[in-house]
Amino acid sequence: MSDDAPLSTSFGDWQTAGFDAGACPVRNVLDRIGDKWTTLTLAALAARPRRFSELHRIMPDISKRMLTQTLRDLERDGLATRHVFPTKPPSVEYRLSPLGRSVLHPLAGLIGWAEQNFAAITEARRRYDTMRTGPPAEEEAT
Amino acid sequence: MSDDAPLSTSFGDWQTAGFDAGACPVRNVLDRIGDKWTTLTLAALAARPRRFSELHRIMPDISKRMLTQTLRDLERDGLATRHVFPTKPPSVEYRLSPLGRSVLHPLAGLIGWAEQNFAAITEARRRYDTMRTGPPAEEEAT
DNA sequence: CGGGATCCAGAACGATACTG
DNA sequence: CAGTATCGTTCTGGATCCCG
Repeated sequence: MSDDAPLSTSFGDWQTAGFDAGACPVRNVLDRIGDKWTTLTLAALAARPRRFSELHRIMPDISKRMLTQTLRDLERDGLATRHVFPTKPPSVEYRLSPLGRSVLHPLAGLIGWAEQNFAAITEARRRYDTMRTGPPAEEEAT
Repeated sequence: MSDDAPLSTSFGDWQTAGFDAGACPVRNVLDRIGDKWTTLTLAALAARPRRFSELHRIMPDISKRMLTQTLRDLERDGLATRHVFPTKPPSVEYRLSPLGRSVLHPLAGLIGWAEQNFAAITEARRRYDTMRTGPPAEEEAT
């Protein structure tokens, strides 16, 4: 079983071909996924549609500004839809679009990896930091 | 399409349970994946080990400062290893660790999704912007 | 309640200069 | 070649006020 070179999709081409950050699908998506609240918001919307204040209750440490912005970005990218109910105090509901729902799966892969390997990362991080602080003249050779 | 709830790993718990950003594996990993150069660097290291200047040649628009920092972070998290060859002009080689290689697979899932759905995202984005700014004149599009 | 507008602190990043 | 140190800029995100 050879190593399947998972990045041998066309993503591998950016290094050989030209590479425009603006036109790069990966960067475009990763910039969104990577920002502070998108993934959490996606997760919050995964179970069921949520109202604005409901989302805010779920993620207490997000500001209204950022929640709005995150939702707008999701909407703009077609990952979520916004539904306004003209009740007396207006209520707005957000729900994932099929496209938004489809991203949950690959995202779950990464999340699963994160959870499975977080201990290893933490340990590596601790060791690295210890090495920097602890033994002075530590050298490696191969 | 048993696409039920892919985020129903323990990640779903953060919303019900307490949630400490520092201790959250997902946020920890996503913060790294999401930053500007980590994913590209991982991809560049995927095929084979690379030297510092080789990486810089592959990613011309990264500054030495950021390349160094990105590599240090990868090393710190145990995703990559650094090997110094005491040649006359010192040469340093970076290669993925098994842990680093293991992240390529879930990452490829996300990358694949990005590539498959980028057209839809771009279209949704264009439609949203058109609706919002309404009028004709749209300046340049990268 | 939902969300736009403004201001501001801090983090991220790039450019440059210097070192071994 | 492979970095480190410093500076300045840009970008992000939180706080606050306001409005429908």
